[in-house]
Amino acid sequence: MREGGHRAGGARGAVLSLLGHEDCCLSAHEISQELHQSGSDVGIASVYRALELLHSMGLVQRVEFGEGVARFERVVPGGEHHHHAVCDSCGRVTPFEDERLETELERLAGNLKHSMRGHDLVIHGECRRCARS
Amino acid sequence: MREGGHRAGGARGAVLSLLGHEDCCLSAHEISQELHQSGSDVGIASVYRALELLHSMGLVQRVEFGEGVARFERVVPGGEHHHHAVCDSCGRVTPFEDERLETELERLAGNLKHSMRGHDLVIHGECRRCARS
DNA sequence: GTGAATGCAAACTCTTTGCATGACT
DNA sequence: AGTCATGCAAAGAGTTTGCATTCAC
Repeated sequence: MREGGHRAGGARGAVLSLLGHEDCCLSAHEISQELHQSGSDVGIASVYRALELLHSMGLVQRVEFGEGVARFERVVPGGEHHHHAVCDSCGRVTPFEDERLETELERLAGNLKHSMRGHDLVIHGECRRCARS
Repeated sequence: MREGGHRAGGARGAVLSLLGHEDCCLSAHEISQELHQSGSDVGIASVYRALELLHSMGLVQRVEFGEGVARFERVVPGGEHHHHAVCDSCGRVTPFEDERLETELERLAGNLKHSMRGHDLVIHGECRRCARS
């Protein structure tokens, strides 16, 4: 999983390790915060730099949901995908998977005047918790 | 189409009119620029304020593609949808429609623990122009 | 020992807000 | 005339960059 011609300094390794254990997307700020809680005092700049590197290596994808913050999550090499439902009331992001949707997306990729290196479906609405109130 | 308890000042009207004629998403900066070219000198703050209002009225949706800028496009009441393919090389955004995808999304909405007020599929890859080079 | 990675702080960009002016009803 | 929208400039938030120091190899 590791190096493609790069060194594995503390910050880089910490970010990679954290994202590897995390299933859904995190913002840079959340990543920095979690690392501090784990005892790794990683500067926010290094978080961004590590994310940029991992992104350019195709190990991390960047997603945004219209809140003005970028979120990052690991890309699973096997091709397993999930998508994101965003609650417009509380901001909570819920990941979900759907087999048939993936099949449909593969078909779509063939018809498109565009190569498809990645994709993300963003659903806006209200989560169950907020819908009840 | 217009007022729901709001006045129609110059800036507000200009933004609404522009987005009404535009098929795909524009950034706030692009909107401001186009308005200046049409002779409407609208401040960027008013563009944002108009967009926020239109968004809260459900006439405009906000999308982001991971470039750090928000883009806005009109919501067509009838339910016609399109999605977005983003070229990671040149940044160009290409809209596309797909009937079967929409059907699949409707099915998906029923299975989800989330209400679905809107959705957007973002495809990342390379556009034809960039793929050739 | 050397060159790359890190952390801090400053710079930058996009977006939002405060306030006085101007416009719509 | 009164109220709300507008524009400018300043403030805020998130992200990126410059530079000296530290660390991995």
